[in-house]
Amino acid sequence: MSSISLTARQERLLRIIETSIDKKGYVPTLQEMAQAMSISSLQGVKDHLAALERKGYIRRSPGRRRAIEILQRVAQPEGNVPIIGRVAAGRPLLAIENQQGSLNLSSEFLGTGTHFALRVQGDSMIEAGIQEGDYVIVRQKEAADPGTIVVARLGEEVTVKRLKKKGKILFLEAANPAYDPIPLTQPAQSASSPCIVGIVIGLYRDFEKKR
Amino acid sequence: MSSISLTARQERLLRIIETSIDKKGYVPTLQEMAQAMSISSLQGVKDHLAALERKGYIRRSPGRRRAIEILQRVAQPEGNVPIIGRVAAGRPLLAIENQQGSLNLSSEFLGTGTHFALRVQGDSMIEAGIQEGDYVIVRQKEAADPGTIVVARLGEEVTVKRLKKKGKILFLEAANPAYDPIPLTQPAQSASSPCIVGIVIGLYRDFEKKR
DNA sequence: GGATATACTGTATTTAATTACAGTATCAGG
DNA sequence: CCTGATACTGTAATTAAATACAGTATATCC
Repeated sequence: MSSISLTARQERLLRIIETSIDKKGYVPTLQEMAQAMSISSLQGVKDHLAALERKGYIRRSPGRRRAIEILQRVAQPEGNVPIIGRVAAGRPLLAIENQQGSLNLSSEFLGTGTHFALRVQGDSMIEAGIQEGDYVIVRQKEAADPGTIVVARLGEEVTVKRLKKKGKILFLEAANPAYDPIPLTQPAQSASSPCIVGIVIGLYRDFEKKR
Repeated sequence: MSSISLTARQERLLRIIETSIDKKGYVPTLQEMAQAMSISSLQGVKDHLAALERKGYIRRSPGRRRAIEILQRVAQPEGNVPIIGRVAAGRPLLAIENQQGSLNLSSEFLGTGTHFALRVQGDSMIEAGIQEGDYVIVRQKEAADPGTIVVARLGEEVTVKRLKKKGKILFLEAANPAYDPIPLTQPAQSASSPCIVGIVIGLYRDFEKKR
């Protein structure tokens, strides 16, 4: 999944083209790209396009107007939710090395914010109707109301739990009573102490590929 | 959700434009459209485009090349699954009047075939992890293997049931034992007798908008 | 320190693609 | 039976937008 890296300017141009296609449905002209990049000469844009084509991100048809085909995106299109696997120690949650694929959902279901999906391991949330193998759709958030289903990071593990409040202390509780609740110290004492990374806003279950 | 109807030729042209945008990422030229429509003159295409713009399906920027913005689609884009509401008597399942909206999923999850989504009413499938308010993703099919979760049409009702076989007779069984199993006569005796319309391949639950 | 890639400015040229104009044929509605 | 909408043919004119050419400046690599 790795690819030839782009310079800052090249990446910016690719994002401009992607945005135009997503929002308007058609490719911008060199003039429009130059304006968006604050370049006064078209040759500057042409150079960047040549680099993007050489690096395999786009395909052009010489001479033809607005004939740019995007082969590889830099920005995720709207509604595209990355699936997070095991989280590498010390790395940010949404780092590329943690991603296992992506899931596409209507943005009407997602709302605003950064989202990701997580495959549920174990039956700790079975009482809440969340089964092993389900994908939970998570909105990134550091805080949540008691009672909501949250995703918490416990070292290298990322787990689905229900947030409970007993007195003044917050607990991460499994829906399955066989598991013990985990106390939450807020704000987090250290980088390795448990913390909330998001709230569960949706769930997807695949009845076919489940195993 | 209704809109001004298109003639056969106008609809065909709109589909051609939609396909080009989906597959290549850019709008076709009048020449390409003329070729795809088997029209030798560009004026024919221009007339159709003028009709599409007048009817509110597209927006053009006069003079500018390939500057066609699609405002309303005729073909559903890949991965777009219609949500079926109450089924009108005597009408086909996927008739527009039965649709309540749509849900977007990666085609990798859908596979081949015609799909639709259905909002689950009642708690008859609670034992199978399907709750009230969940959307089940269904692949259209008239037959299924015993044991699979299917969607069946019982008159004007469309319900989620598990298919069971006792001897030579197929039954539609609710996961909740409080409901009685429904015997299935195959092939169907009449238009109103119970029949399988599809198999459940996925499930989506919205934790936020649920009520 | 010469070679090579990035990142531009500025002007001139060319052409892909749209527009414009002048018709023809068919069909439905009033 | 006339009017308006649809559905085209065919050619000429126009222009939006890509190319082409000639430079400049900076940074990195061997």
